[in-house]
Amino acid sequence: MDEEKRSWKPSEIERKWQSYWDDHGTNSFTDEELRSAEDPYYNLMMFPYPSAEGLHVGNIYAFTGADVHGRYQRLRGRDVFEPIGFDAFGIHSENFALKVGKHPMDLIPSNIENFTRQLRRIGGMFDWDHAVDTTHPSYYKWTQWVFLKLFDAGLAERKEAPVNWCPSCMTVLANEQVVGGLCERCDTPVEQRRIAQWFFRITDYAQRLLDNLDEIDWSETTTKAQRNWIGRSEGAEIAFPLVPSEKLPIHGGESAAADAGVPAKTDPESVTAIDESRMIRVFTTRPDTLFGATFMVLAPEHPLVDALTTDEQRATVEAYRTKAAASDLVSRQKTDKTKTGVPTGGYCRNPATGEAIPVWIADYVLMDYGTGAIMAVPGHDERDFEFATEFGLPIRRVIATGDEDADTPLDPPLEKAASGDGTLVNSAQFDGMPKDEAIRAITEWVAERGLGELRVNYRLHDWCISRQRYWGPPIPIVHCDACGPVGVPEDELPVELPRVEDFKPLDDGVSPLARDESWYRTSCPKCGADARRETDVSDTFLDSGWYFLRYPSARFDNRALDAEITEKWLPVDAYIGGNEHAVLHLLYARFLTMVLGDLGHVDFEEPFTKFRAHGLIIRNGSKMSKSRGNVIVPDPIIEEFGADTFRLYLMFLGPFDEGGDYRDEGIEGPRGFLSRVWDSVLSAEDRDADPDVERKLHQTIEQVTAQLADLQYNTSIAAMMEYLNVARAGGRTPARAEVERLVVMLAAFAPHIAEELWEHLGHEGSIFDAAPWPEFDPAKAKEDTVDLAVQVNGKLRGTVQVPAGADQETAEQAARAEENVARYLEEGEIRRVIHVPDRLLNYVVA
RNA sequence: GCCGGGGUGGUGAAAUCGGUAACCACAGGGGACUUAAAAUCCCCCGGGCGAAAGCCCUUGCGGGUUCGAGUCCCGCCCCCGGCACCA
Repeated sequence: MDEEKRSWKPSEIERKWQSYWDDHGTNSFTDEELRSAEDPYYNLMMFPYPSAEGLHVGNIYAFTGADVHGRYQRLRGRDVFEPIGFDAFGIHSENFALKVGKHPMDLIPSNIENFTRQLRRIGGMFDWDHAVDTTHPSYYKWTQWVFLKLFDAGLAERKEAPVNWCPSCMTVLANEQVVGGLCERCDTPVEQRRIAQWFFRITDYAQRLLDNLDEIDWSETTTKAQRNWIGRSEGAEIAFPLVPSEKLPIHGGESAAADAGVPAKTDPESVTAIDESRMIRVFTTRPDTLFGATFMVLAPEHPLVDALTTDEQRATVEAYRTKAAASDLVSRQKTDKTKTGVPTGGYCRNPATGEAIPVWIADYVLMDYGTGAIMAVPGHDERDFEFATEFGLPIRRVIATGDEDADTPLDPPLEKAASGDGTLVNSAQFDGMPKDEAIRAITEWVAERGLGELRVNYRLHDWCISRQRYWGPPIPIVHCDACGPVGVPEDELPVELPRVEDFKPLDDGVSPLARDESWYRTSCPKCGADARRETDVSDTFLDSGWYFLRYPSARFDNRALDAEITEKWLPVDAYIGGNEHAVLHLLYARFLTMVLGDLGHVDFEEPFTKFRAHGLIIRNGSKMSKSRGNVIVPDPIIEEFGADTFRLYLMFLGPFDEGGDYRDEGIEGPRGFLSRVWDSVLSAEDRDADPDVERKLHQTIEQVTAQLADLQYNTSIAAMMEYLNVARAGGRTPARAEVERLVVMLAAFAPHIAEELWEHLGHEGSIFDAAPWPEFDPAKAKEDTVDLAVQVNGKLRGTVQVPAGADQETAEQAARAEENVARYLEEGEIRRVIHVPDRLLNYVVA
């Protein structure tokens, strides 16, 4: 009897069941099991970066939410594969290693060991036999293989691109490391440098990446973020021929032009395509405003700037370009600063008006979007308007709305309406045409002369994967003077990252690997001549862009992906993770999968059938972070309360997709609940279930089953608590039949206590293998009577108990008998009665 | 500025095909058990008026639709996250 009444000791049973799972292979698959699984369900969560600090509550929240989903699917009978791994390469690890004066090769293994310990302790259903570590040669061998597949397919190319450079730290910085134009570590103004880098041509896939978003079952917030990031916009590319003169005055003007012997205006139809180098191409979403383009603006880096610049302007232009180049990307792109720019002295001809219009350069035009040049339409674009006002350039109205006409002035400040819809004015034969029609018509009109075409543009940029850093997989390329860049043959992979003691980045922008001559000297795989290895390493996002493909094949070292197993287990059934990766990781993963699909290595193009974004844990009003000092270290909490309680608490905080507010005292609720579950099961009596409790049980089964499937964890926990309150109401001791199914439902959240109680109830084996998911019986859940709300003129005047499904007559009879209702009914004549069966009865009295 | 997500008791939050606002829990108050404490159990707990029955008010603000609005529509305000001179 004493044994029956023993108390709940979380740490004891958690240790017991974690060992049981390991010893029995409960959570891991053998190769044979992977091949023979009948009902595969691939449950994925975002693998962590193994920091020195260990797992934080944010990680545990995410993993627990994903694990609850996996365990639920397992309880429903699926064969659930739930792998985990470590994303251990990258600048973060490298910087930390530099800071503490250690080598990442020494640091990472102990971090991984610590993470592994923590992950086991929270009771995740992880398949440790298929864990991956991106820094292990057995993994990055295949990361390099992925690079080579793209290289061979012509989707990896080397080209020059600007990067952020901190002259104090002597290193390249990621955009995220530049804060307000300053280096996040030393507050030094960041410069731009141009360095040759490897790019993946993700822009070739922009349209497919966009289109497929309609087909996949993802959190709306995530697909929206991807749509924005891809940034498709429709418009036209229009060419403006250069005016072959260096003598036109800086701001144009007919008389000056005439003096120089160059027509300031010609018949528009005579403006036609001449050779490429003598035209400026622009991208615009508003070709309908072409008649209003009164000047051109090029990005300072635009290749035609030299050719356009007149001798008089050369010094000014050079000074401006130098200044623009020295400024960092972030502060240059600030929207709130006053516009700057200088005229090149050159002119080009507006193909609609035939006018010669001046060409300026300004840093508000970005080289890496569109063509790096714009036609400025100050009358209908706020930025161009600001620029024209600043420099006294002409402004012309070409769109009129409402009661405006061609002569309605466009006075500063420009109203927002000017960039909206309307009909054309001051646009010759197109006057009176609505905007949308004019977009086509004007584009066609200039297209006839070879000066334009409808075009789609994307904000998405090619993916720069080069890092002039140490801690990453070497890019598997050999540079040969004769053959150019040559891929390392597959049988020579991996190109191992050598142990370099001095891996600190230097001011020359040359990668640390370039200091190890014995490493980079090699021979060309093609011609055998002396050659040099690529010394850049690849971006961490390449490591994480394909890890989910590797997991099921992780145990094979002679192939990246086992065809049979990949076909069986992929694509991933459910991916749960943070929305901070909505665009980078999740977009890259889709891109790489699409490419590998096209190349025949996988037979699908979307990696994640379903993706759900979880929310963030908030504490004291803000996101948990070290700098805010509001971080919760999980280990002491697990120590004190146990993993089950901690898991249950995290899932109970708030809606999983919204996150929640972490309060230290809040854990008492779930702790007490589990403790009552324990007591209830240990003292449960062997008798039939009470019909009222049984009814509540089936209502709970219905709710929990539906809500668990939809990741509505907080409300399904509330439902189970409510049920237990009913089962224990008035201090009654529940029957065994009343608590057994509760234990199964609870198992997804609190696996250890559920295993222990399941065993206590006399069952053999893991609850996750042995227990059937409770079956919902609608007949048993049905209520005999319902409380019907009775309103008079929409105000609640009483509730009456009626049989479930009672008709209006029955309901009214009960309602009128209610004294308070009757009183209000006497106040006037009943005009109308609204009866919503089983919900309410509303009398409209006047 | 643009794109998301929010705004409900002292607190975390429930309830959105329009139908009893505040389930579940935390904190707080009271009580039982105890020599005492812890643990556990029971009761109360949006605001106001009232002895009670009951009445009035209440879901960021202002309008509207409706028998009926936290939920739908129009116009605003505020908070959080992301993007930001993208032509």
